[in-house]
Amino acid sequence: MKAKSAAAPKPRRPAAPRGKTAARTDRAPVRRGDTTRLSILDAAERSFAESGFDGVSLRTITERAGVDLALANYHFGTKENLLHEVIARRARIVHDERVRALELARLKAGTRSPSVEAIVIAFLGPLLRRLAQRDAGWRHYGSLVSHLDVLPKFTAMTSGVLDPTALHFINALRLALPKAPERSIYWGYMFLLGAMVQVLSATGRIERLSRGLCRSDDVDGALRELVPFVSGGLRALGSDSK
Amino acid sequence: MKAKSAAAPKPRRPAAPRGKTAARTDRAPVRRGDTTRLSILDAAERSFAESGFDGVSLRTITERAGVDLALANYHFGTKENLLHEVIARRARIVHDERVRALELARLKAGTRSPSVEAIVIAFLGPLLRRLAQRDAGWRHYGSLVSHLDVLPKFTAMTSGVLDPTALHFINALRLALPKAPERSIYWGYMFLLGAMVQVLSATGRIERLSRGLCRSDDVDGALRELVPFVSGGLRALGSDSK
DNA sequence: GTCTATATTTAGATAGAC
DNA sequence: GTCTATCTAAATATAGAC
Repeated sequence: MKAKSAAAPKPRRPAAPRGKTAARTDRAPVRRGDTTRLSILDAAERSFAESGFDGVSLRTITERAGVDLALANYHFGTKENLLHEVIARRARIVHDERVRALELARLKAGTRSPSVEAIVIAFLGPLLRRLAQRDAGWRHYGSLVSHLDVLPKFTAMTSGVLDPTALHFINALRLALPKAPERSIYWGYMFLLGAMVQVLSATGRIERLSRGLCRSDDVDGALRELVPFVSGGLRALGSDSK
Repeated sequence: MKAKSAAAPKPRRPAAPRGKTAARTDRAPVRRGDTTRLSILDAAERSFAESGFDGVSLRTITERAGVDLALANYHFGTKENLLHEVIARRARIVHDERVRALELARLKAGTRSPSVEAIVIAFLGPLLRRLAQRDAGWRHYGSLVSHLDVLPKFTAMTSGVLDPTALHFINALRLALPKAPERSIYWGYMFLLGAMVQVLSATGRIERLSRGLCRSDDVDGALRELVPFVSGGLRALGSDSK
């Protein structure tokens, strides 16, 4: 739990030494250690998602990856850095696609602002569509994000990757809800995150409560409820009803 | 991380030996070990909230409590049981008050169903009002709940304490939103939880995003946004717009 | 890049004196 | 009910042979 007070744990290998001699035309380089790196990343993603960062050991992770324990240190340096790389590889993809989707919604709307629904869909779609396809890696990533979302020591760590996305959408919401106070927009974005996180975390609670009527892994079904809920909620912030 | 494979760790002291000879008229018994118990509970609450269950050691907890390490085992048996008791003592209070508040809303509404707002306030009020008063213990409890809310291994553990509350409110929402499909009600309840959790977790993200305009610790302000957001969201589930 | 072996620290849990 | 002292297992991290 407590950080080593000794010298900073410096990975022997620089952060991004891959693809150096790979001025190759296409396809993956797939050199010796790349499959190892990937195995560790995947196993870590799954393990962190299931048990939280502090709930799994590097031993468990490397065992699941089918590689030697020492390779975790060789490829990633510290456990914290491993977590960081697990998050970053998919966060980049989601961020880019969200921003693209928002840009597309803007183009479609012409001179007006995109609707609240369009903005919400641009935000939720890129991540939730991937979960809906039952890709195991993306589902683990979703659980992991939900876990990191609520602990201060991790939100601080991941803010660099996640906050830029936020500001794009907060701006868009501002334009779509001209009557909503500035404060309401920020809180509304947080509530949007919170509602989404309930889908990402997939804890199995909803099947317990509904006795099987709803299912945590039915992301399509959840998305059909999530979009109107969040859109209606955001609109309520912008109205004068309260 | 992994459970001891040996014999189950049985606390030497039975679960609820307190207040036995305390056929006293009023006030707290405050016998020798009770202040120790309380110190440990408080320190554990705070520590679990800050770093998660697996992110703190019993040593840290007992040091913060100002008591000897061995007393954690004596009073609570295992670390898991300590967590359970930390949750249970406040969850009971919140549950009772929520159910009372809902009953009161029913009485006020007469033959009709209480409004969605009234139901939402009956749910959010009992917990968030306590946080709004800046009681440190309740704030830690809030953070902790948000942490437990997203990890399957903990939701299963706490479902016994938290699910009964849920069913009361899901029933109330069913009556308040007669046009909403059954599925929507369950998901709506989950989204309600999710939005609330964003307030409970108090990660500091909203001050980063809003550059200080909104504050994580301004629970009153958050509640003023949360109620219309959630109510509007739930109503949108019950309308035919989507 | 990978493995064996191990250093070092820290964890949860207890035995037994007081 | 509390403390000292410790057991045992498990953690992260690394050195060095291959």
